Amino acid sequence: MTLISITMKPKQTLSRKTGRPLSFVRDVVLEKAMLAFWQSGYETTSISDLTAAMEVTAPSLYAAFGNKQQLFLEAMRLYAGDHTALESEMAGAPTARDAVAGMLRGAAMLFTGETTPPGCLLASAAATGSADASEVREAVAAERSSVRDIIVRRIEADIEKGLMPSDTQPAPLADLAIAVTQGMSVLARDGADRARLLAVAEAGTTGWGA
Amino acid sequence: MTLISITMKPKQTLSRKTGRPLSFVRDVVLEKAMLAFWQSGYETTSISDLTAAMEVTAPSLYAAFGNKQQLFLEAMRLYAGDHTALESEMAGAPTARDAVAGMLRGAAMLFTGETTPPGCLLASAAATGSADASEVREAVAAERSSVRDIIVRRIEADIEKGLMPSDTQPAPLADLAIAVTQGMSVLARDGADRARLLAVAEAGTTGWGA
DNA sequence: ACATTTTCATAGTGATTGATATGAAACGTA
DNA sequence: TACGTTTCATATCAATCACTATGAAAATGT
Repeated sequence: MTLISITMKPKQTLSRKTGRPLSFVRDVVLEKAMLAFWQSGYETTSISDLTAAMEVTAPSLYAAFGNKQQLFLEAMRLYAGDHTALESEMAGAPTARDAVAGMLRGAAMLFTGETTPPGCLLASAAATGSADASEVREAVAAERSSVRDIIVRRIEADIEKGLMPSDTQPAPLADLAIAVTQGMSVLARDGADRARLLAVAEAGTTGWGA
Repeated sequence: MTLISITMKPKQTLSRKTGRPLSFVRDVVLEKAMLAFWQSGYETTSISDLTAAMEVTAPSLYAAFGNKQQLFLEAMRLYAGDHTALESEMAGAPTARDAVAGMLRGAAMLFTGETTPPGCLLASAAATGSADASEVREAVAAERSSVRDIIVRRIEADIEKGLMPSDTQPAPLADLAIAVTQGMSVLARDGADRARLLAVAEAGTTGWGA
């Protein structure tokens, strides 16, 4: 019990006994950092940009989040959220195709939010960069791969249920779904509005017809 | 005649009369710069990286290409090439769908070249960045938009010829083609090999079937 | 040979990068 | 009130950023 809570909350458990209190709420400034990275990317968002966006001084930032890379990884996890949510949502769809269509529609909405930067943080924040940032790129790639695997399993479930031909190859369709999603981020970055992105999402599963 | 050649070749026309000769071939080092930007992105490739890759000192780089932004724009034009080539190639395909399928296959090949970095320079070099680089991002976006317009016109041509239903909307299909292309770049960056990308390209036009 | 022109390599510019040392300020506790 | 603890703001670190001033080197023209 106690062990678990200690393991899960290494810092800022309950309220500390002594010392000057934090002048900021950790989750609040983390979200601001996420928005900054979402807007300007990992390497191209400076610590100075972050401290301005978070309204937290550099020493406080480092004390609370370690360093820039750790801050980004936390921000990315906040952005990506829990994958079990996506998984259960896709499981609830009548078919794998509907599940992917729903995901694409959700991406279209997310990438054109009025209070968030355009596009997808995963697609734009670390699309490329210096050798120093390879760990961050790998973490982002792992996030994408995780989503892809969920789609693969959802398609396999349809095949087993006989809802799709038994010779259907799940991998290319899952890869396509990821590609369309990340490509929609590019379009959103280029200025495409919500209606245009929703049309792409629609075309992404209906395609070119027969 | 003379006027035209002067207009088209403002510098390095024929061979200069006097002065120490250039120690490098402009087109050669420009290609090396292109590969560096392709690998590491616009803002995240430093002048130091570029001089190392091009084997040209910083003063020579600035004398030959102006500044980093101008060098990138030249590198991007070298990468993107002439759009009339793409346009005529698509015109030669029997249908718009075949034309797009060919483009996607070409992208799959290009993004997994053995002597070039993975992915697409247009997709990864300026996916995001600081406010200072907005001009570069706009230039890249314009390049994408240009390709999209070519696809739109190719689809419209099919509609006029009666090869596609008259109520077909070209824009979403063209946007989808761009999205799949740029998304394939992400997959290539994540390590997808040529076969996997070709499978995505195939699925990009055949889709989920009926 | 000598002047002219252009590019070369060296060494540096001020500004910004990610990250900290330092001591005052703000809390609970004694 | 005094102490221990923690965070605060200020100022700064070495390294790197994009970029350039300077003078030697290498070509042609006379």
